[in-house]
Amino acid sequence: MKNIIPAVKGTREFYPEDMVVRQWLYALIREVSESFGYQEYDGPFLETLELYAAKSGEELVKEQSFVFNDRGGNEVALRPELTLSLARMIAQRQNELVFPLRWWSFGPFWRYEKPQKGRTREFFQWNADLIGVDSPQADAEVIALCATFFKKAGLVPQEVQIFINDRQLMETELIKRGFPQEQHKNVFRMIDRRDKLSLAGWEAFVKDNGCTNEQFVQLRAVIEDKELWHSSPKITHIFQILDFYGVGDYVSYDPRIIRGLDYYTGIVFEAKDIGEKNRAILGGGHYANLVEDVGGNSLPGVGFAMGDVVFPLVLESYGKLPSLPTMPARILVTVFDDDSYKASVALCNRLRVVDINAVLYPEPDKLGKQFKYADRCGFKAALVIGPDELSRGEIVLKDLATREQISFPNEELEDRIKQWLAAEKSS
RNA sequence: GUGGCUGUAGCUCAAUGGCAGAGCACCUGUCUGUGGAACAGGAUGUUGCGGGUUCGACCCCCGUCAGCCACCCCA
Repeated sequence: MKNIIPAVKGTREFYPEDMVVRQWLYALIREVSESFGYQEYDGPFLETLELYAAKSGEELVKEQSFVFNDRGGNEVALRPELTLSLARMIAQRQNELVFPLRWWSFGPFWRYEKPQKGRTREFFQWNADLIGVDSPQADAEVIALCATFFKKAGLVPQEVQIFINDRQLMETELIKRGFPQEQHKNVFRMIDRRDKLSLAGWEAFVKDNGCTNEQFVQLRAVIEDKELWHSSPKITHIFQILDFYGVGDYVSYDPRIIRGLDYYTGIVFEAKDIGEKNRAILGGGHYANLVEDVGGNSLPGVGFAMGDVVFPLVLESYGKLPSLPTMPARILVTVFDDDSYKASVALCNRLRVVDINAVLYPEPDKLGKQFKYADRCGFKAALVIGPDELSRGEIVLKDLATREQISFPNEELEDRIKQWLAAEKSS
C-alpha cells in the first residue's frame, strides 16, 4: 500500500457495509421519532462560535470545537451540538410556531477529541426535543421516547437503563445541607466526577476545590442517597407516567447524574449500557431558559442527543445488531457471449421497468465465474440467457443457495421472477 | 491535552541484529454451458513514514503519523 493520502484523523469512512448500518439506524430513529409525532428538521453545520460560548459549557467550546476563521475573518465552528441552533430557530419564529412542538434531527457533528473505540471526531447525532411545555409529563414523554427506541432496537432493561435526576431537587438538597447557591455550579462538577474517581481520589478532589470536611460528608450523603427521589413530587410523578407508557423498568433514579452542559435546569438523564462496558449511550434534560438565552422570549424545553458511534457497538455486544444486506439487487443477469449480450441487457431492462433491481454482469465470461461472483456479492439468483435458451425462447433462473435451476418461457419473465422473489423472501 | 501498548502481503500473525515467511483469502489450470470440494501452479510487500546507530536494522535509538487502551470529557 503505497503513498495513500490518509484521511483526516477521527473522520469516518462508510464502506457499503457501514453505510447500511447508518441507514438502518437512521430509519429506526425516524420510525420511533415519527411514531411520537416528532417532525424532522435540521440546522446549519457551521455556526458562529459565539452561539455556543455562553451556554454550552467551557470544555465543549474551548477544547472540543473545530474552530476556524472564514475568509471574512469571522470565527466559525463546525457544530459540536444542535440544541443552541434549535433554540435560535425557535426564537426566530417564536410567534408563528405552534407550541408545544416536537422536533427531531439526525445529522453530522464534530468534536475535536482524541479518537478511540466509540469516539470519533466526526459523528452523527439523533436529537429530539419537546418545546413549550414545562411539566413532568413533557419530561416523561421525552424519556419514554428514548425507552421506546431501546425497546424497538431489541434492548431490554437488563442491558440498558436510563438514569434520571433533577437539578432542582439537588439544589434544594444542597442548600439544606449547607451549600450556598453560588457554590452549586462547582459542586455539580464534583458530583459529575464521582464515577470517574476512587472514593479517596474524589475526596481529595472535592476538598481541593474548596469544600470543608463537613461539606464532603454532606455531599457524599447526597449522592449516595438512592431514595432521595421520594421527596420529589416531580420525579415521583415522572416514574408513574413512565409506568403508564409501559417503560418504567427502563428508568431508575441516580443522584449522580448531573450532566456537563450548563443549560440544563431541571430533569437530567443519561442512558447507559449497564453491561460490562458501562458506556453512555445518550443524554439529555430539561432547559428552562435556552430560547431566552439566544434572544427569544422565555420558553421551556426538554430534549436529548444520542451519538451514532456507541449505540451500534452496544447492540453488537448483545448480538442484537441485525445483519443487513449490502447488495440492493437480488438478481444477477449473466452474459453468455457477445451474441447473447443484447438479450441479457433486454432482461435487465424488463426487470427494472417492473421495479425489480437487477445487475448485469459486465462482460461475457465463463458461467462458473459469473455464478461465483453472484454468490460472493450476495445475489439470490442468476439468470442465464445463452444460445440454447435463445433458440428455445426460454430463460433459466438459478437459485444460488439451492443450486436448483428452473426454466420458463421468455415472455413469463416478470411474473416468474416476482413469484420466485416472493417465495424466496418468505423462506 | 496527558500516559501506555501496537503498526510486517487483502486479512490474522511469524521472523528477537544476518537472504522478509506461514495460514486464510485471491488469480490460473484440471473443468470450451454452471459457483461453496480436492489437487497443481501463480501473483502479492518502500516491514506506517522520516532520520540515526551499525559491516549489516522488521528488530536498537530519536522524531512523526495512525489505531487501540487508560485518563480528561462526552454522544
